[in-house]
Amino acid sequence: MNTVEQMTHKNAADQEFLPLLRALVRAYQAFGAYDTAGYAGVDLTVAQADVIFTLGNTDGLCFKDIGEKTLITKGTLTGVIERLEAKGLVKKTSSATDRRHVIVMLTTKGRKLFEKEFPRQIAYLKQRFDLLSEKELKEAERLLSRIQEIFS
Amino acid sequence: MNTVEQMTHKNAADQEFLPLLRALVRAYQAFGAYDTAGYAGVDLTVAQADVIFTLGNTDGLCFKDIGEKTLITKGTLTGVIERLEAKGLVKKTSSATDRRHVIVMLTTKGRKLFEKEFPRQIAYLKQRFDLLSEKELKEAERLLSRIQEIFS
DNA sequence: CTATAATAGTTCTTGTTAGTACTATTGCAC
DNA sequence: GTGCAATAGTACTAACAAGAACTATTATAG
Repeated sequence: MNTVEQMTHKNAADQEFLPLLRALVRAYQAFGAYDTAGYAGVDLTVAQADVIFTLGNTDGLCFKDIGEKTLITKGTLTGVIERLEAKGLVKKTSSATDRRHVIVMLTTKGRKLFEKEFPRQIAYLKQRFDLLSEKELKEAERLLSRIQEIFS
Repeated sequence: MNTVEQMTHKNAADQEFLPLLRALVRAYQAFGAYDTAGYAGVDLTVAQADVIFTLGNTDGLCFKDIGEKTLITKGTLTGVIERLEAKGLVKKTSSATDRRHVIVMLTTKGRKLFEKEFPRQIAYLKQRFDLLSEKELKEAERLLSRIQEIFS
């Protein structure tokens, strides 16, 4: 048989790709929960830590660059940076060459936090990623790139 | 050599697993953007559609069950259901047997929306997932389950 | 039967997210 | 060099998200 089947509300849930879709959502969610738990003792959200880690080992970046690296849109970034500024972890200065640019850089306190917490969080994540074989790691990376590609 | 290396803020960014981490985030984000775009003409958010699709083909579910299937936590779910109720797509009734339970079910309008939009969105997603080979689909599903597993 | 624990849902807070409209500044066409 | 398009960031809105405190109801231990 194998005739072309009409999609209806009764058979739509039987599509072959749905288990993959669920696996993607659940994998992302499980990773996110583990990542978030890593910041429990640090008073940082994942987005805030992402910005701190992006600014680490740099001399400051503008909003646009930070947004591109962290995948945080500019409207959101304003608030995230505001809260980091309130915590005394970053400071903002305006660029001398282009006054539209605001340069964000770590304060001394922010740099110390980065130097301590970045390696700690990476080591914390590594504990789990090390459970994957080299082959699984590379193959998962390849297939996730494929998934990104088909949806872009 | 291959000595055990101390993790510092200078070498932490060189970990082998970081490309996989980025691929996971980007794949999820690309899928999410495509999924969201599918609801452009329907006046539904992804979370709202998720609830409608979960209630479709059932006689109503309580908050707890809906939350478990959609992975929406109960505090968030209250608001999502409120907005669906305001749109006239679902109605709430309290259970006769256990008055702690609130049963949520589709209205006629909600059911009609489900019967039209669920197959449409599934077909819309299928367009892209069909770009994966059978082998890629199964292997990606397996590896994402592995990733979920190592973080659970 | 009664005290207490467990469960279901709501409410509230903080923060993220996407998107739109807005201001300021800069670059470019002419 | 003026006018206009492009760019950078802010302000604002609606919605989602996780978690804690709270109310109401039900189950259970003794």
